[in-house]
Amino acid sequence: MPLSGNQIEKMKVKRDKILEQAIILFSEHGYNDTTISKVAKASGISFGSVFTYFENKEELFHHAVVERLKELSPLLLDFDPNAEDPYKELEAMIDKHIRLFASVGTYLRLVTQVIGQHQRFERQFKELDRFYYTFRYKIADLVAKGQSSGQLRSEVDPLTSSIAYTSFLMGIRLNLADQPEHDIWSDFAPVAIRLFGPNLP
Amino acid sequence: MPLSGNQIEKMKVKRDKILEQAIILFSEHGYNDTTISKVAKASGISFGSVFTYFENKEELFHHAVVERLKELSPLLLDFDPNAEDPYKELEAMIDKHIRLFASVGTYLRLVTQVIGQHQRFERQFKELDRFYYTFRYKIADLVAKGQSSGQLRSEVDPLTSSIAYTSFLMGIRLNLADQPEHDIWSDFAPVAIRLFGPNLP
Amino acid sequence: MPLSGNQIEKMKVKRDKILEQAIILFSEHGYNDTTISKVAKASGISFGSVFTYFENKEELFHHAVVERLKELSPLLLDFDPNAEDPYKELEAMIDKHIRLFASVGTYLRLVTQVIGQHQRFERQFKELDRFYYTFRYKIADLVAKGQSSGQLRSEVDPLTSSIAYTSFLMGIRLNLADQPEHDIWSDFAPVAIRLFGPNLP
Amino acid sequence: MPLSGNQIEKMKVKRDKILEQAIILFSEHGYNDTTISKVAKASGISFGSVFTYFENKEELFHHAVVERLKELSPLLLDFDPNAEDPYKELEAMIDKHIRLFASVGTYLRLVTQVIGQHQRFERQFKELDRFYYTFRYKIADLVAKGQSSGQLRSEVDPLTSSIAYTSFLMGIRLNLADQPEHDIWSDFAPVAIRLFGPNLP
DNA sequence: AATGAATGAGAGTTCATTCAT
DNA sequence: AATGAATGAACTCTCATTCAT
Repeated sequence: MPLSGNQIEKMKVKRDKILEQAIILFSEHGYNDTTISKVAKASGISFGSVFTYFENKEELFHHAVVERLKELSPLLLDFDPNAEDPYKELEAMIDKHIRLFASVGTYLRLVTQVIGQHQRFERQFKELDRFYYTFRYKIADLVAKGQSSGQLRSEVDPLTSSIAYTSFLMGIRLNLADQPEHDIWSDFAPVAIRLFGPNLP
Repeated sequence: MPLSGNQIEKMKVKRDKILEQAIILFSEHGYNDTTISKVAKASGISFGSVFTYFENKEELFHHAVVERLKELSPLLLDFDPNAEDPYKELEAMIDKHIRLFASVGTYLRLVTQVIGQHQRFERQFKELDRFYYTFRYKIADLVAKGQSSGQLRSEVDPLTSSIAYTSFLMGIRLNLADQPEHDIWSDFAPVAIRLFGPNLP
Repeated sequence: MPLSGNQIEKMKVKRDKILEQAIILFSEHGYNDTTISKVAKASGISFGSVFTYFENKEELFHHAVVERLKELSPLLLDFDPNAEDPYKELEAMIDKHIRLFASVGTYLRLVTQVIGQHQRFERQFKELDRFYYTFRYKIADLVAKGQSSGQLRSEVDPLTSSIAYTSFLMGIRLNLADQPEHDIWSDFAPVAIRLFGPNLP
Repeated sequence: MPLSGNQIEKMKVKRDKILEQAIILFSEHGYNDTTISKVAKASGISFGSVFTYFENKEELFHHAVVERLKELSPLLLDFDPNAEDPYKELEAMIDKHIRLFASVGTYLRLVTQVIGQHQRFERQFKELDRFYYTFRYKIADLVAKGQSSGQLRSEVDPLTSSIAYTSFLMGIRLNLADQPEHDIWSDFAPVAIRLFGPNLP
């Protein structure tokens, strides 16, 4: 007798709940200080049940890192590298990114841990790195377009600009880690655009 | 019987050795996965001896974070906020910072951990934050000078520029965590200066 | 609604399948390393269903030990202690036993476990011991007959001979545990008869 | 500062105590039902200390099996396959073996487990098997000598006799597992000699 | 001061069993 | 009857810390 649709739905909800709590706890206390028992308690289930949904702690961590990435990546990649007006597209992109980074602080602390200890979290790091590859090259494309059109200065390589920009985003996120998610973020949009060397009037 | 000068010297050397290895191990494997035993082995002493020099693991971690900070902070603060030519001073500062950040990658991964989990490492975070307060305001002062002199554009608040710059430095460091310490870093100096909004000819 | 004959038949088949797999797994991996889940998988059913047929793991083990014993005991006791020609009967018996022991290796490893840990498997051990009592005395009777008739030497007590013989059978089985079930076994028939002290011409 | 001789002595005593209790518990309750905690309690030390002496449970079990074997093997091999009077030597050997098997019942139950589950305890089984190889061939040599001298009948291969004999010993040990170690054993010496086919007057 | 044996709290994980579907 | 999600007791093992030598 297979599980009913209702059952499956309930399980999906439970799984999401665990993952959500896992992201919070992993990001706040780190991998080792987040015990399965704490995740279970936070999720309102018995600790044995966590193992029904995730084979082991490693796997839980992996899914916490990777599944959220899958959700976020289309949002981060939501800009057109071949836009008619590259500068305007860049401004819009920065605006979106800053809003997004401001809102997913908890998850990004998790990302920070993975990057900071990439040898230990090799598997997770690879997934992040794969996305990051796509991300930085897509931005670089847009920058190149802006340089060709004369909207951006050309003395810096587009890829270097792109890396600088993404680093800046992560740096801000790290820096404001303890700040509540608020307006401060919007102050940084006009600074971010400077990284790309706009040709000002 | 008081310790001879020679004895004291020997102990200082040993203590430094432990701290040095602790920084490496804590930054590579994180707090929990760095055991006292591993630090002792890396330092060439018995694990029991670590407790002769540091009361407990927490304390060892604390000193690993704080003592190196004490060494680095004068280097990071080595610029004159009242310089005659603020723009030139800024360029020189950026150059120094980038060289420095490129060379202390291991330590900065430790810093990243503390910042990323500031609730957990509250005590260490406070020390870092105290320095960071001084650091960002000193930079902001120099930026304000540059704005007054007309060398820098004024549409962004000096403190915001300062925070953006320091975030950028940390972001680059995180981003290039897996890179050997090399020339890539120097590529970012011309990008960094952009953050301050230079009035270009 | 009572179960149909067909249903009952199906269940019997399923129960036998479980028992068969349980014997294999228990004998190969021991009690603790044989999980209900593994037995279920080997039997092609869900692990929950095992509990439909056997109250708990202990009970499953018990039936695995005892039910096969019930099948085997008439075969082991298939000789006539009052045979006209006791020596010939003994030879025939040994032949049967050796063939049988050669063919039920898996089950006998289970028996070995129960005997080897009789305190732990007290209940199962008692069942085996009850059979063994009958078994050894029946053999002893035949030996006594052979001694009276002068076919066997009399310096050893018939019961001692009987115990020696049954021990020998188990010992061989244990010894050849890793051997495939083959001809080696038949080599031991002429040795076995020696245990009874035949009066050779 | 290295450990003093006294310290080392104390540790050796403690290690032996653990091993002794481990043999008892493993043989009575089996591998899985013998917890490290029980071994520690029986040995009068803290549970953590077991790991000071044995890397893990597997290792403890291994040493329990192997170290005792090392002690026993010279005793079991203490006969001369080239003796002047092979039959007499055989009788003396049987006598020694039977006394020995009677006295090391606990250990032999451990051996039984290893043999009975040789796949699981592969490493231990190999060690036992290596000894057994030497053992059975040395006996076979003595038997061959006895056959040449005409003291033993020749219709059975010496090696087969040897295997039969060693199997018999283990079988008796298994059979009398629940018996206190007493005289019953001596009854089996005259039966054992029969296995070798003595040419009786 | 230096060593490392001793300790036990606490972690991850397994699995028999229950029970709702 | 059949399924498999839920539970938590019990296990192995790690490691910071203490302390006798």
